[in-house]
Amino acid sequence: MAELNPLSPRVPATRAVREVPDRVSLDGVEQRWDASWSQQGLYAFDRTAAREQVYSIDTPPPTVSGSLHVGHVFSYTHTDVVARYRRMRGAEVFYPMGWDDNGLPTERRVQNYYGVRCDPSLPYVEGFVPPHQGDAGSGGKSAKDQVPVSRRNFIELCVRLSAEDEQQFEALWRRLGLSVDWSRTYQTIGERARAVAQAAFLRNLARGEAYQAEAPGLWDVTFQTAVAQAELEARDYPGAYHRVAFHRTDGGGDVHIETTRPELLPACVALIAHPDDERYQHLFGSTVTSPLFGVELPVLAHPAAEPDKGAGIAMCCTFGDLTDVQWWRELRLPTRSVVGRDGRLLRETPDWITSDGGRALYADLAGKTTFSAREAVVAGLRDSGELDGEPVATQRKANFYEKGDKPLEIVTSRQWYIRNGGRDEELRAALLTRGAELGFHPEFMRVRYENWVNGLNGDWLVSRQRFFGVPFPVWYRLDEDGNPDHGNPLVPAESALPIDPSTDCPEGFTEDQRGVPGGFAADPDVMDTWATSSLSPLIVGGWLSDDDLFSRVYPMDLRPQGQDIIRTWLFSTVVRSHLEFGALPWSDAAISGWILDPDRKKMSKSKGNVVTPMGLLEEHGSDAVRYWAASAKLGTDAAFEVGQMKIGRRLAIKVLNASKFALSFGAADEPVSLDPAHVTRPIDRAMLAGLADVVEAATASLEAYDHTRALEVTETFFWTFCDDYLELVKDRAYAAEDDPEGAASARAALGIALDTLLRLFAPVLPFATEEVWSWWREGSVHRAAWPTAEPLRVAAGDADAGVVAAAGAALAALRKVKSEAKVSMRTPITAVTLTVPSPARASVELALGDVRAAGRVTGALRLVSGEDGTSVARDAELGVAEQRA
RNA sequence: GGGCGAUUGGCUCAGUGGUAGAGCGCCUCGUUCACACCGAGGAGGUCACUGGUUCGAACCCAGUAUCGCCCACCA
Repeated sequence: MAELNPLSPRVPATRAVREVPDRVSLDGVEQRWDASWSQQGLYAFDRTAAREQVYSIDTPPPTVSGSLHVGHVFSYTHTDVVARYRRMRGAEVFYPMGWDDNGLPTERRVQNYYGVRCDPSLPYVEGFVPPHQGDAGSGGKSAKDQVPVSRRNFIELCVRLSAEDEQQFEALWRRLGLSVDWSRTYQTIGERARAVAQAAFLRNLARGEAYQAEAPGLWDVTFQTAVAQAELEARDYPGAYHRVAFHRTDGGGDVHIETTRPELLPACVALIAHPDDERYQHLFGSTVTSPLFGVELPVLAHPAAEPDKGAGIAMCCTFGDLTDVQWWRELRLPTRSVVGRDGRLLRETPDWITSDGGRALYADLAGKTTFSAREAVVAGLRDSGELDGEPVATQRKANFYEKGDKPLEIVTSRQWYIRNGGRDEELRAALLTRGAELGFHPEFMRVRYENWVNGLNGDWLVSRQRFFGVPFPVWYRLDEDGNPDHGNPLVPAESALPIDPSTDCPEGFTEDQRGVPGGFAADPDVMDTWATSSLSPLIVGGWLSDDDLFSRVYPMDLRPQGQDIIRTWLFSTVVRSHLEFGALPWSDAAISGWILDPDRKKMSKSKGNVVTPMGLLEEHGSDAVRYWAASAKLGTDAAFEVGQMKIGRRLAIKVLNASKFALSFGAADEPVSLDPAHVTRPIDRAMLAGLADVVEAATASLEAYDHTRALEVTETFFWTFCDDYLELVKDRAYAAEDDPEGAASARAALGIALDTLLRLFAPVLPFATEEVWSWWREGSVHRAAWPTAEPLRVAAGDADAGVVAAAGAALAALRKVKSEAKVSMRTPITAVTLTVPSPARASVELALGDVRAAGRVTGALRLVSGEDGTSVARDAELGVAEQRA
């Protein structure tokens, strides 16, 4: 007898069939197994595991104030397949879940839900009760109805509301079968996250990587906050070219420029043309006066002026666009801002406008939005005759804050920045190197990272003029006049974090010194949400709070995420990790694609696709939905296709039925054997040889983050296994009395194959495979070892995997005869000539007994070799199907 | 303007040099002794287009078109 080969190291090689149900079903498997896994702590992370054993995942925290959609189900399934595979490979998988409750969406939701708004100037109120609760109320919708509360109170309400949302999210994830360790969750506004965000910032500050600067920057007038480059979105925006006359002060006539922003005429500081532009050579060095306002301005040369744009000469205003900022900086032009932070023209008439007419006109513009100011200026230009012709409509691109609906303005403000290579070639090169070290899956996503880093035009602006968020943990001394000393911020000790400078005091000061000359003042700003989420691996890994854990999970193995946030979440995480540790935060990044509508548009709620994830799971079953998700490659957009889910459901049910059948050959007194020594028949060995190939292919694919290929090879094998192999050997497996050795061979082969297939399917179909596993095995399939090809090869010996295919083709030929004769497959064939391809003849002969049995060939079977590549049955004589008693 | 994907049967997609594949849908038939949430058989494609390389191209090269996306573009 061959050496017993334990295919499942953690389970005895044979085990009595316990309870294969008479009727199998997927009904209720999700609830049953989720409860069981949860109770067993099956996915709990063993924090005593050594680092080499750990596979850690930096799970994306979904935004709890939003709702989960099918895209989440899609991408989180991809991650779970990886997690389950790694766990079966023997890794201790660190798979936490975070909740993103930081940022604008949550702020708005809390405002509306509780009827409050955040006002950091207020003191904390113990036991605060919000005015109302729930989305239905109308009380909190408008700002004036909202009760102002301290930041600490606001954050408490946020955490409270998130907790409710989290329950629903967790319920969905559990139903989907995510193998998350639910004891390891975090919130991006939670205490740990605030402490980590502040500590990381203070370290950046101490090392000079974070700094403050007062500079013109992009500004959203609706949200009244500065906006970072990564949050920009270029959108089409209707505009019009206005051809406007400036007047030469030397009396030489008019100079015409074209502008889409005539309302910025009062902010004009110069006219600029390209130094080589012949048309304007003679004007360089001279001055002109602006129309309507009569302000005297120089005509200057700068290479950023493009001769073929507009009139080739531009008016430079402070500030109409980023080119204006460049000119202003490089030509050292004065600052003449007229647009305020609210997007309206400043109330006070600027002192650089001196003419009576100009001052009168400005007084009329003061307080107007840029839109109505534009109308007023155009009307004025028309009246004065300084508008040449009529405005020409144009479609242009304008920068928008991705959550805003008005074009961004440029205003000057004091902001915090973190260096990200945007103005530092050395750092940029280092971050490009980090990107090159990271394993992108799929590989082509790497260029998005590189494009982004190469296109950075400034450092990362991390401060936001909002009230809700992680506050900057700094204060400023106030001088005798009450002016803050921004150059020397006061910082807390790391051990005191998190703090809120609006309610906590810097060391050496008392609360009554807040805001008074000689005292101190808090930094009013909060951090960009990416400044917190860029630290997600540190937050969840226990950085600064649990060194032991941190050393076991960090740097992490995998960052799964969407392609849309490579420039934000992925890049900013790399930046923080590089600055703090000089290394990547993870070795690999798995980028999921979009879910598209049937009409190939990105799926969105607004388009009426109200497919709720829970509804999908209830309708099709979780394994089916997972199958659909797992069928799509990383980085590739996938269609939302119910049909694919139905196929997944069919597969899951087939797994149950085929397993039930394979196990039915055993009995309580005669256990299903997993002993490869029993597998003696060529076709049985051939099947195992084919299975060994499948194991190798599936394993190699999963190692390369190609779960679709792994699923495909497994599934293809499985259907052939069911349709051909199972049919071929079932009679022999039944006939234990006539041919004990043949029956034992078939039964052991079935058992080994089933055991292997269940493991191969487990990452994608966790519920169906666990259900079957429970019928005959101990423990969970999800903690069983991932199969390896070697023991299968040993069992297969020198068998050729082609035997199953050859026998299957022969069987198909026999079936075809019956199908064409339109008779039952049970119809006996009393005589037939079976022509098979010459190379397959030997294989068919090896399995001829099984072929005859499966084809119900009761009489003479003449086997001949053919030249053509297909198997054909001819001259068949058909009997009459007998009804079994 | 620069770049990245995609283009294969009605649909969704595999297939990186050697006689076009799968599933769904469709057609025909069968069937309840694993599986009607079923089985068997069948029809259906000049692989977007144009050139090139090669004994041989869905696959490699050059170019074109269409679709999607990323980056840049506010005079």
